[in-house]
Formats: sequence, C-alpha cells, structure tokens
Amino acid sequence: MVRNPFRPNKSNYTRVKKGAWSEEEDQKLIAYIKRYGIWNWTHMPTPAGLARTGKSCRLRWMNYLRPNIRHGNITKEEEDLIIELHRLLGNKWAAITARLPGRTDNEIKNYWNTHLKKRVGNRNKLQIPTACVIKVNPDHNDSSSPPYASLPTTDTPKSEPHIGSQDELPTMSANSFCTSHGVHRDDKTLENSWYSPCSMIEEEESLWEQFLVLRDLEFLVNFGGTYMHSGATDSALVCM
DNA sequence: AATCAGACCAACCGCTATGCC
DNA sequence: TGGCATAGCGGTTGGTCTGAT
Repeated sequence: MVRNPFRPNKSNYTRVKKGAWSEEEDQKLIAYIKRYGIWNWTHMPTPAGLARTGKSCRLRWMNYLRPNIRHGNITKEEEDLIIELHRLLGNKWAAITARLPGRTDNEIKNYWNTHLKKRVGNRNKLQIPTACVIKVNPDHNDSSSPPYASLPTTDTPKSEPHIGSQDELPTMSANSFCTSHGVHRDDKTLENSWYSPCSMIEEEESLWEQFLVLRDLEFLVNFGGTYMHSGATDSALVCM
C-alpha cells in the first residue's frame, strides 16, 4: 500500500524542483491557497505554477507559510510542556504539537532532537520506569474546558488533577496502548518521581478498562487540538 | 583569515492511516 | 470488500550557520 502521491517518472523527473523554497514559490503557494483554498495537494502544484510535488507544497505550507505560525523563541513554559508531553506521549510529535498552538511538529521535533534530547536523556537515566495506575476522572463533563490539555507550570502546582480539565492530560507512557504501562504522575513530585510497581494482577484487570477510556479521551484530545491548530476559522482554509 | 566541527533546521523520504469508489 | 488515491506522521538527510582553533 505504499504509494507516493506524485512519483515523477523519468520524463518529468527533472521538472520537479527540490531543495529550499524561494520567495517567489512561497508567494505563489500563498496566493493560490488564499484564492482557491486547499482542495487537493497532489494536483495543486501545476495550477499554482509550482514545479513541486504536492507533498512538498503541503509541508511548506504546514511548517512555514500557514497563518498563525510562530517560529523560534521557544519559551521556558513551552519547553517544560514539550518535555513533559514527550515523557507522556513519546515521539508523537503531532499529538505534542496539538498542545502547542502556533508551533509545528517539525519545529518541535527539531527542537527536541537538538536541544532537549540530551538534557532530558541524562536526567532520565536516574529514573526507573515502573508500572502503575492511570488516574481517570470519569465524571468530567465540563464543556467549558477544551478537550486539549496543558500541563501546570512548576510554579503553579495543582492539587489533584483530573482528566478533562485544562490542567490534566491522561497519563500514559509512550507505548502504553500496547505493551507498556501507564504512569501515575503526581505533579508535586513531577521531577523526580517514578512510582513503585503496583500489583500486576490489578493492573492487568484494569488495563483494558483504562485503555477504552483513554482511547476515547485520546480522540477528543487529538480532535480538539487538531481543530484549533488548523486555523479552521479562516474560511479559505477550512478544508484543511 | 582559513579551516574544521558541531549545531541547527528546512526539506525529503518511507511508511501508515483514512476516505472514497 | 478490496483496491486506489490522498493526507499525514515520524525518521532522516543535507545544506547552512556559528563558534572554536
């Protein structure tokens, strides 16, 4: 099922431009999208006057030209959030980015690989991952709080976070949906705590139940984040 | 001033997920 | 239901920048 949207053949391969985008190309893409919206990345480059693949156009738009993109100057708060989200979600850059409005997955990924990976890696060497319980508040029905989550900053500790509030995120390890175990996060001891193992039997019994709850929650979180992130209020871009 | 190494980041590539016919 | 087309994600690459020597 591996399929490239536009795999140039020998006759047109040289026509496809690669490498850095020029200012002119940017303007062409912006102008085209402003006028016609995004109807089909694969077939857009030709009428837009671009010798690029649809994939390349999409990437350029999503990572650089899209409105409301913020570049550089990752704040301390954002950095903390990235670190914590990465601890919870692993390399799910799209999911992480959904909680960081204005940032792109590519930027977050690059920032992690260049700035945070080593630092966090060194810190985590002192921590031992263990199995434990995922805290879930099934009673949450507060429509005033958005489905996406943010994490408390270190100077504003929360007492008892619950899923669904702006202060909480379902706590799970990178692979918690398959083989590994969720991680109980207590904000008071966020920096230096991995919890002692709970009963494996209890965990096995509750794991599927937690999985089902979290699967639904994950959908809400991703949908909410993606929707907000897409700039869907811009009529020309709603089709994104 | 020249060179080199490491850091940074935009863009590419391979692959999976999803929707449609 | 299966196959095709497209969108999207995550890992990797390679060009450029910057600081050290």
